[in-house]
Amino acid sequence: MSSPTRSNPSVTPARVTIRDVARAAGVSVGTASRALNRSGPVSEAAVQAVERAAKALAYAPDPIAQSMRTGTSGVVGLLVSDLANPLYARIITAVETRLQREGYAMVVGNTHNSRAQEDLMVDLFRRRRVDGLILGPCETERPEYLDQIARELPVVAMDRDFGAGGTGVHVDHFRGAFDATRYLLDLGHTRIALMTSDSALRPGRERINGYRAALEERGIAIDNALVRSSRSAMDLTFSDALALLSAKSRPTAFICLGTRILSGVLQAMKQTGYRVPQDVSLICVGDGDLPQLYSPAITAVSWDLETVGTATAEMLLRAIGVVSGEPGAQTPAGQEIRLTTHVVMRESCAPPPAPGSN
Amino acid sequence: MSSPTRSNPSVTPARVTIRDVARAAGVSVGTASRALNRSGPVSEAAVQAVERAAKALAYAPDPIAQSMRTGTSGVVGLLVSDLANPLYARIITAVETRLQREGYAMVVGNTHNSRAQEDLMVDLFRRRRVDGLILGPCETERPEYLDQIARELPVVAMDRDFGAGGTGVHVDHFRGAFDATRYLLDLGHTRIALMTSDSALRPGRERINGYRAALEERGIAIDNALVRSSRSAMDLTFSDALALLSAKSRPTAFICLGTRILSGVLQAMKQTGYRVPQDVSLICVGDGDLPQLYSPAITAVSWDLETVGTATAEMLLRAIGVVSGEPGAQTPAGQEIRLTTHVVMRESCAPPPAPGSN
DNA sequence: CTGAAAGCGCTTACAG
DNA sequence: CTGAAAGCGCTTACAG
Repeated sequence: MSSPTRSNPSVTPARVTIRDVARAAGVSVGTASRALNRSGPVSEAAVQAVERAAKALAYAPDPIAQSMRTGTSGVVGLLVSDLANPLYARIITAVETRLQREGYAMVVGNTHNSRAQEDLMVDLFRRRRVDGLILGPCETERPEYLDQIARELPVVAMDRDFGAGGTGVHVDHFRGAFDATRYLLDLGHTRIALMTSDSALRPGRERINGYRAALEERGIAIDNALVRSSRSAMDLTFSDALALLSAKSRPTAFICLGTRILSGVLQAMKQTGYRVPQDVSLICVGDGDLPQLYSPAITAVSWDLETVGTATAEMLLRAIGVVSGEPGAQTPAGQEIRLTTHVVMRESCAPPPAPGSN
Repeated sequence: MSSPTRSNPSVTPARVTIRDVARAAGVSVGTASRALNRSGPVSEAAVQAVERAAKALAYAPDPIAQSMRTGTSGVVGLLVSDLANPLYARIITAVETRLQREGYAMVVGNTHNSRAQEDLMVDLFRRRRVDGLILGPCETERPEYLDQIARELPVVAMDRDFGAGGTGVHVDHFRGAFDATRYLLDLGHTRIALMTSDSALRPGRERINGYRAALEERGIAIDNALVRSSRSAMDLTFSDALALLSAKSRPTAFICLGTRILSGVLQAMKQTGYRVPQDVSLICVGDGDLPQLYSPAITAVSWDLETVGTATAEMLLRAIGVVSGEPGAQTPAGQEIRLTTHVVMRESCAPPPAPGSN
């Protein structure tokens, strides 16, 4: 009853270890371990005793010690260019939820779209022995880099290219841009501006391809002045949009990547006095509050962020070997999940103004 | 030159350990460790040799092993109710950036506003030996819970109450709501609706208090029907707003917490045909894309999310003992940082319509 | 200043 | 089926 030792300097209650459990159960630590994990042979009696003791002592294994021994960590790393991007934020939430269900923790990092930063973080994560990595687009595609990492630990690419045998989930941005462009073409537009993210990255590149394909399908020549891709902030897209709108042969429609770019374009519209959709039609790629609530509501190319996150997490867990596929399903080393987009029609698109009405 | 052993089953290159470094430098591991960390006495010669060897071998210490020994992990845990909340997302980014500069990793978790979930995650994090915890609001305030955790490891509260000796950063929501309300009062409004989050949590509670104080200052009786607080989704705020707008004595102004609630109110406005700001004035608490870009742009109560994140990270680092305060500054155990808000005036507020004009 | 040794808490061959 | 022991890679008293 009287405290046997007062040497404990911290307030932290002494950790109960597997040694304590073993002692309480009257077995050796080895047996305790085997009983707890049901690894190796143990008698039912031992299992009972150990489990009772563990419960009584509220024993919880030390993940660090387990890592030390097994080389795994129960932690997964996720790297995106911008944690605050609402699209990523929602995907991340879904990833976390799925991982947590499996007892995995998620450590996140921001690459700020810098390759150097990415390298650094990947290295950091690797040293921390993450059991797997989820990598979003960053600075430039380099499938061979992913391949190289993938040789050492499970990696799943998120909207990003990977080499042979790689694993990842891709949103069909080609189709999204294609459909959006075709929709505008069907309304009669021929001068359609496309403002997207860095064309060096998969999402931007695919979108440009989809846009081109739709125009080509109709035999409309592509005016490169109408295609703006950059990875810079809103300011640039604002001035870009302003420049486009002020040109003598202005576009009658815009396809904007994300709410930030949509913001810039809307500002430019405000400034120039053009109205949506009478003067200019607008489509936002990637849905969100702004397109939904704006007046008029903005037509958007949308895809299921929840699914992106869940699928990504699931692929990684499978690659790690925690969950297996559907019973009987094959789980090839490399795998790709392709998610479709759809156009959510709202009020921001209309036929182009009559030629003279400008 | 010929590979001495081909027993290595994995593709992973053999880890270089401190033992390898010690051998290469011709010293013992103990000395190598002391040299690497400059802990304990070492000769300059030893330091040189060890550092050269470490560099040559590209040695990187194993954080897991270090954790094992030291009980620290170099990881910090962060828990919020919703990772996808754009306000949190931006704060989190700032936290991550600051932590990373100090070599700390950040593991994140979603509580979905559930106390049980929070307990579970805190426990999980603690077992993973996080060096510190950042806790956002969750379900209900319970300062004694924070206190209890704080006895075992550094905790900083983010917009959340803590007990005596606790540490945290608080946004001055009282002031924000007070200022917003007073602004509307000055315009002539007397029937002002307040739609905020769960009043059991600090931010909601403080806002309600600020709102009340501003009305009381003017001697205006508080109509509780105008104060709606809930922690549910947009649907409820939509129908709430709809109900309020349809009442015979409808509010002439709304103060909305966050873009989600603003969304709901805007939808209700659309449905009822009321215009902003001619029929109804609107203030959004918490700035973002939607209030900024909406037409008309929505007046917002804003605060610096970057600063919230950076300050929070900094407090935690200080509590952990990684960074010290300004040279010479005292670093008391408990500390609070209070951040002010400001009203960003835009186009969504005007005097209330004349009595007969409804 | 240095080295040999203990030990953090686990898991896993290895004998019995 | 079980226990004793080694060892994951470090750090840190403890002798020398």
